[in-house]
Amino acid sequence: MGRSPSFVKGLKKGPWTTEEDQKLVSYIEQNGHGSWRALPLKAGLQRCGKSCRLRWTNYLRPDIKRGKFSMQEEQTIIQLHALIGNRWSAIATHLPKRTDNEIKNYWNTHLKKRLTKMGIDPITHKSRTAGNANLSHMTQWENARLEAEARLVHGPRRVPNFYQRIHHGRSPPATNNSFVSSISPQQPLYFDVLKAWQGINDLSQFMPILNHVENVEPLSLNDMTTEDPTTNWKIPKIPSNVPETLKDEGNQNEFGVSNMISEHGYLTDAVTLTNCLGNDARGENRDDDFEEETSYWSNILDKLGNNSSSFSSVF
DNA sequence: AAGAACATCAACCGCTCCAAA
DNA sequence: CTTTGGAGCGGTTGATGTTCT
Repeated sequence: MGRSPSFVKGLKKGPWTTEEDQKLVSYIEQNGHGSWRALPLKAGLQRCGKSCRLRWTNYLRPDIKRGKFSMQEEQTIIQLHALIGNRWSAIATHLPKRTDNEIKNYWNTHLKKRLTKMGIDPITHKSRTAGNANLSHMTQWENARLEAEARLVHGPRRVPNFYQRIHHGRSPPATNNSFVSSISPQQPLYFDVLKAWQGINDLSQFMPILNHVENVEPLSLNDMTTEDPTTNWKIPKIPSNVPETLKDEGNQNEFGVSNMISEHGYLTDAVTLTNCLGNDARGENRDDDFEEETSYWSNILDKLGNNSSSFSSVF
């Protein structure tokens, strides 16, 4: 419901001059951006706040990489687009130093055309010639990995996560009723991951990962799971000795994910779960080591056994 | 050489979400 | 609970550059 810039009269539009850029950069470097709306006046710019924000985030920010996209970056864009569609900001979080705008432009001007040329529908990512419903250019493990990562990034667009719903009174607490239904009355958030989790027989395989949480004593199987009375599912549980600091809503855990622990003692958000199952918990950069990546995720999917199919079933 | 057609991408617009009042 | 305004998102536009005829 923000006020449209079109209502703001007398402000400059169009391409930015070097002088304007300098004013904006210099102001933000000294003061931070603060309120974007108030910024133009303080910085001496005849622009609306929105224009300033856009100029900064898409062009002037120091941590922006410009220029040609690498093959790895292209591959990531294509694969994530196959999974989550035109959610450029979510895709951008997987491409360090690239902006959503740049990725969107690159998709529209290069990748979309290239896929079309290759006989792949750029919307569905299905082969126009193969006649089957598979993502022909994605291996199964890669599919599962990216699905998990895609949700790790944002989850369903503009749907508050479980933790937020609890904290803002938008979801009933997981007390008497099914834990599962409490996760998302509206839609089956992350169910596949929970199912996959349920299928892990030997949770000790993952203890080194879960024990990565700072100051948490090594976990036993009983410490890690509890049973939902309604579904009889084994579900992951936060051990009693998790430090209070990690339960803080605003606190980021070892995995770089906040809002991970519900008030009811469960690991209820698949973002958390996904992290526990892999990637960030390894504490290393995942972008570069393709071979290790393959074997890592194959291993994870092997451990998930028959339930691994559920990883890709709910989308 | 000149104009048309096409490609690129920075910037804008309109919309939604969400926190705060 | 409703209203308001800030912020962010994706779609689109249009100025500019490049290639083609």
